[in-house]
Amino acid sequence: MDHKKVRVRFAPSPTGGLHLGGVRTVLFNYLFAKQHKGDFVLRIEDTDQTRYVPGAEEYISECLRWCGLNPDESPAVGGPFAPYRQSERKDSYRQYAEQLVKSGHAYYAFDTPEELESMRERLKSPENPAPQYNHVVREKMRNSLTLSDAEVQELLVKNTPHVIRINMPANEEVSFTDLVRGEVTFHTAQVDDKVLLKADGMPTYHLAVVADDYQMKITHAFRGEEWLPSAPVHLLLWKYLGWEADMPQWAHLPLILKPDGNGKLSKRDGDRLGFPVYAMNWTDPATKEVTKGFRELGFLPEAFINMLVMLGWNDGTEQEIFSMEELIQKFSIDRVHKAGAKFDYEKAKWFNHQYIHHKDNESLATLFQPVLDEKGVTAAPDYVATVAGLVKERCHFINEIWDHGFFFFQSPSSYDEAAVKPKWNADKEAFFTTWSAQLETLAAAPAAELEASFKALVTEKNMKMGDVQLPFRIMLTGGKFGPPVFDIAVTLGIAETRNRIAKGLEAFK
RNA sequence: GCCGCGUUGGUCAAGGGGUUAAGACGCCUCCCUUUCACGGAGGAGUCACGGGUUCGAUUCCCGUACGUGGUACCA
Repeated sequence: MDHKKVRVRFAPSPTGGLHLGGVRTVLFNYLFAKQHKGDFVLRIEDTDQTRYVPGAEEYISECLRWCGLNPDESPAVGGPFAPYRQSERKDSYRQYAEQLVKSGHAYYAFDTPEELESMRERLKSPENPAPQYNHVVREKMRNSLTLSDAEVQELLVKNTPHVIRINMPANEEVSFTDLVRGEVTFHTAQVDDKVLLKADGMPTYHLAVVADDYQMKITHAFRGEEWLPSAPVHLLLWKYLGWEADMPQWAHLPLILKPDGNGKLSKRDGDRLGFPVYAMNWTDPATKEVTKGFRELGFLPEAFINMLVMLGWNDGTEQEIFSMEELIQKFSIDRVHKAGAKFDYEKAKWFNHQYIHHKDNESLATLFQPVLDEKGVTAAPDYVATVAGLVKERCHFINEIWDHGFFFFQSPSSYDEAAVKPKWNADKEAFFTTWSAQLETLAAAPAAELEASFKALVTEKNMKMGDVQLPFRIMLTGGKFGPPVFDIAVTLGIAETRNRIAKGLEAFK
């Protein structure tokens, strides 16, 4: 693109759990940065002191760590442009706001919240349900444009609470080229005089994002589409501050929408429809309410990432499964879809299934261990790995290894009797008695050999495989489920298999 | 209301003036398997609408509709 080193940032405000849309924004930032051998910075936008939620920042960092999207610079790891928390950069913003006032691109506004409210109340009408503080309204408000210099000076000297607002031109066109949307145009008459510096001295997002992106030498700014309407404010700020040449290229990413109804996907939808929205469990520090996350529900981070990247991007081929390395190599911002995507939990589950299916048994065993601990089950790691290998192709979640393989850890406590008893008879009972005895001599035999012996015995007894294979399975597992029955027997071991046959024989009488 | 952005099967989507309009998820059928799953083979299902431009529009243009975002001293 140009000679400057690529630098991107993710700038969340620490107000709660990290939404899947947020993670996708991080992902696109990260992929772009890594592809261009650039830097990915995490900046905390904590300028709204009233919305600050303790623990949220640490939570965000942990989410990024889990996803493998670690920032090169952040509040936690530091970096050449520290501090990375806007609250700690507070002092740097006022000068820019004042600079804008001096150049006539901003002004002091002394209107109290009550005055603003009454203005909106007064101007509200069916045609204009949300009156703006804009180029016409400002003429009737209390600000440095309507007050005399003397009055303004006096108010300032008295430390009268005030904000600094941008002075939007009455009638100009602001255009820019968005990396995903192409040319986008706005008319300044439609945008209001946004507050730049709040009465408490903190900047709003609008001032802060521009000042920090400039100071941190950000070259590409990716953010959600919800920011598009305020882009003209940012564009003008870059221009008015005299930094136009350094302005990053913008890319407004499509939104992730509710699967059913209308609107942006929110935490509430997850609760309502029964799927996670946050990357990890989030505990609201005030209410102690826990919102489930993808991680705790048994998603693999690589599956979560893969699922997210496909929501709005594809490489133009039929490939759907990508490793992080491939994504870094293949990601391209101009292949990002423009329209919002409805979140499909079924597809998300499919991705996880794919990843579990192809993951090595030892890793699965490690991931599954916490579930075992919770169940109070103790088992050797290599045994757990064998079990995982046997059942993984039917699991959508890590915890389902239990659902599909619990009988490897505990003898069945009940049997699917309806599937056995009606057709149970003395011949079958005799078969299993003989089979159990034969098993003793097959202690180290592989599954295929067990199966061969089993078949031989079936033939010898003039029976059919169908007569005894299912009963055998049910003796071992309790029901009509699980991997191939001889694999189960081998994994369980001959001694345990014989125990279960004996137990089954009792139960089926 | 106003402004911006968008619109290919139920969902994710490829494609982009002439195609039998890919593929994936989900759904259905069959095969494999005397469990379930995996795997395999099929199937149903789509270019929002109306005008242009054009020999020809799903594709380009304009409207309309619909969706979505914004319209805060929140980000």
